[in-house]
Amino acid sequence: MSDYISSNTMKRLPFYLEYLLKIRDEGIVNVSSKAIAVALNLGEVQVRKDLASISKNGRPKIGYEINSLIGDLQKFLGYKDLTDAVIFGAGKLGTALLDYNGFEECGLNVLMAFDSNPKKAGKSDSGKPIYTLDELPMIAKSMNISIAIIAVPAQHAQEVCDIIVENGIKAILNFAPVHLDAPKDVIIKNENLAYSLALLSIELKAKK
Amino acid sequence: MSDYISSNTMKRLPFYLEYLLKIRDEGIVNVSSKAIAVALNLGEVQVRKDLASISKNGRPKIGYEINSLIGDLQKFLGYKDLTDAVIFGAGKLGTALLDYNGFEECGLNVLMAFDSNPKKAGKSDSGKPIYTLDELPMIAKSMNISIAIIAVPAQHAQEVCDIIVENGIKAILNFAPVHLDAPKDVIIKNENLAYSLALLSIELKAKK
DNA sequence: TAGATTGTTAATCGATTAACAATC
DNA sequence: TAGATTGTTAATCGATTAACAATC
Repeated sequence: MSDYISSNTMKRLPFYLEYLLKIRDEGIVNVSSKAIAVALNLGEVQVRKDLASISKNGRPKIGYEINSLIGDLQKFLGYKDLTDAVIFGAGKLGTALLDYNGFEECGLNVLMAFDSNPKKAGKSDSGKPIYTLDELPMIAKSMNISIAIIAVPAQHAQEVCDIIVENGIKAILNFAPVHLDAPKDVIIKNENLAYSLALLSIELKAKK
Repeated sequence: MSDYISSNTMKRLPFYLEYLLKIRDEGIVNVSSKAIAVALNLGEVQVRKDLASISKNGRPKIGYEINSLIGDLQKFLGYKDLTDAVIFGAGKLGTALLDYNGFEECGLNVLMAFDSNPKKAGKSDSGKPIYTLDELPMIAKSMNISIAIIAVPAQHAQEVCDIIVENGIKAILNFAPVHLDAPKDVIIKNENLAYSLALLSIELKAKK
């Protein structure tokens, strides 16, 4: 159980968790690194190293006790104490994200959306509130928003980013296909739908 | 100009392109690796290495001629000959993707969506067709679909994946939060919205 | 020419994989 | 005990960074 965990390892952890939850449903109690490796198409040493970094319940000959391992993963991934996030932009993508129900099981609480257009204000299909952008400062002050999700058109993204930063939010997931400038202490992750797809397209071409 | 390009480099190329397009609009004709590095928060040697892998128009003292560099990037990224993609699942996320207009400038042509529910069949807001899943075999035969995008609920994703594979599509972008099994010659990219966000949340916690 | 900037070779860094001792 | 499986140390691999010669 070492102290530093690489971001590559962190990216794999949710997949281990998902797989373990699946096989637990099938009544399996213990699992070996080899079985996990085969199922997820990884190296078995890699699996052991990854798991060793967050858990110490692997036992020679027996493998890992699934329940404990799931507990360790959930604990490390913080899937219990919810983190609050809000969405900027209540267009199609924004509302799709607002009503997407896969976030909560990952410890994320998507609370509300903001849109500059007052006509969008109100409630989403699932009943979550949509506010106008003007209302952000007030709301940001009264609650602890950890993460902002940008789902506005590219041409407004930087502007919205500036507003987010001004309101003290330190982590941004950006769906707009532009590079955002922000102070260094703000973490920005770009989640460009088109680029992921383009990358897949390039790989496909390279394979031929 | 070497032959092998790492996937890390490939992920950065679209950002160079985007930045170059932006500054070309501002009337800039030449740009140095240093300027690009500062703007995109990368190392300048890394920028030079990345660019050298797809272009040979950098010149000492002068830098890169923006127009040629943009051309080289677009050519390499294949942003000219469009790749055809289709979406599975015409729910919120599926229709948001169907009507998302950022794909085309990345060389991607999102043509249509499929949904198992016949009530969803018809046209999207932007006028793209939505078919029932039954119609896939016929359509897949008559045209060359390169990429499938899975935007169905998690519990149906594997089932849809199997259908996609059966119909000869070799690249899948998966938005469902489950691991998919497919033959080795099928490229699968997982684009789990919740995980990206969860990862950001973990980083944020780690920083404190 | 001198200074700036490229492209490339070598050094460093980090992540993955292989080998193997520990142990159930 | 013998076999299986873990965790860890060492070796390999690949990507980033530093150093520097080439050159405009």
